[in-house]
Amino acid sequence: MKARTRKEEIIIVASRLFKEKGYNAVSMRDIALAMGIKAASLYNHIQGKQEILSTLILEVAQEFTLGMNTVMLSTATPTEKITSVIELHIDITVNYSEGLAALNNDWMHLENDDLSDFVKMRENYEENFRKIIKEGIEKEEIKAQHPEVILFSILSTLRSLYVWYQKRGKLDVNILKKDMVAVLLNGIVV
Amino acid sequence: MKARTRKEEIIIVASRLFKEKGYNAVSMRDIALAMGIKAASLYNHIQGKQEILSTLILEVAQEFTLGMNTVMLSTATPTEKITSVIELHIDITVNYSEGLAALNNDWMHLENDDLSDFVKMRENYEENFRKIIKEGIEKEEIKAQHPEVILFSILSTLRSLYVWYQKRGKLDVNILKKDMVAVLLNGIVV
DNA sequence: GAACAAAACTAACGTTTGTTAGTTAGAATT
DNA sequence: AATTCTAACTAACAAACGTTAGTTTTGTTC
Repeated sequence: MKARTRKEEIIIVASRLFKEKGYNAVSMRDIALAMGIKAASLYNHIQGKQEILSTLILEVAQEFTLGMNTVMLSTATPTEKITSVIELHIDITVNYSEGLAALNNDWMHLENDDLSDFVKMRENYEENFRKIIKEGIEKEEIKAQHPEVILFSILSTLRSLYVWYQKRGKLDVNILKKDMVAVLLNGIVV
Repeated sequence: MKARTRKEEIIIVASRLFKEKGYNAVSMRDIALAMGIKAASLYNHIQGKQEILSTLILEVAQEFTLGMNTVMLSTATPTEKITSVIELHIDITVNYSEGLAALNNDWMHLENDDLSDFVKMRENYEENFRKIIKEGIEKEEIKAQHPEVILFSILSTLRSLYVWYQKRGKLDVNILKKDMVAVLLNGIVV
């Protein structure tokens, strides 16, 4: 994500700080300092601290919703759909790594409609994923294990990816996709 | 974890609040209110807010270190060792769910020696896990995939378990262990 | 060069924060 | 009965918080 306006610059700088210390541990003065200006000057561009958080999170959340809807509308097999979802997560991780951190760690600090909208989107996303897995079990593509364990296992790996992706110096996205799909679908034992 | 002293009561109440809102979003007055006393009264039992956090986190961290050391000293095969580590995580999740939340989300708010001790323990833990996986690949028990992808995949699933465990009303621990091991080792496709 | 808008500034506001000091009520110990 | 201990209290602190108001600087357009 590149900054096209001053407002976007602020959001990008803030997201970097949020990622390191969390929303509540970052003050408006911290953000201003990182921008090289005074805290009051931020208010020429944004309405408040909350706006930074909600802009950041809801942008990424919509990206997920959009991607999942596309997958659900396709005629692919359940296994192919799961593969698509894994790839979707990796693409978003690469492009919105800071926003993802806020989404994962600070969503509970959203307020009012932003909070309830987010929670709804999240529940909807999980419900769609659950449908894919259950369909896979019915069609005997997926092992008849507890679907919740499968859902949770894949989803929590994908959600943590942002932490790990740039710690291990930016590997090739296509190789990462291939490896992740292999590990998550086929396991690790020979 | 049961409260045996007033200090432990405070730590338990605080950990519950930390889990919901994060360390920085919980004030000493919040903790005091949840205890039914005034904020200043907390200081008869604890040294400060930091002490709550470090007690909470380092207790759990030591539990992990201890468990991992036991696994490393055993003569089990790599696959068996991975199974033991998975079971270790599940046991700790069940017994220290609130502390785990703080460990996962608020470790960066530790200070001084507590912070560096924690980071060292964490690195050490990951390094041991990495050794097990590499040994498994050498002995051809584990697929010769990127070991980092395998490590990350399993570890992030296990680390997120605390979020999910009590949302899905407390299932039987032994069944959970069996299912998790199956999914993480053998994958999900038929 | 006057007029304008954008984006910075200084100064201050009312709250909330973690914490300290000193005090008090009740229970346990001598 | 006197003393000590435990655990609560009130009051207050300096610092940090998000935010507002009003002003000055900077760069662009007539």
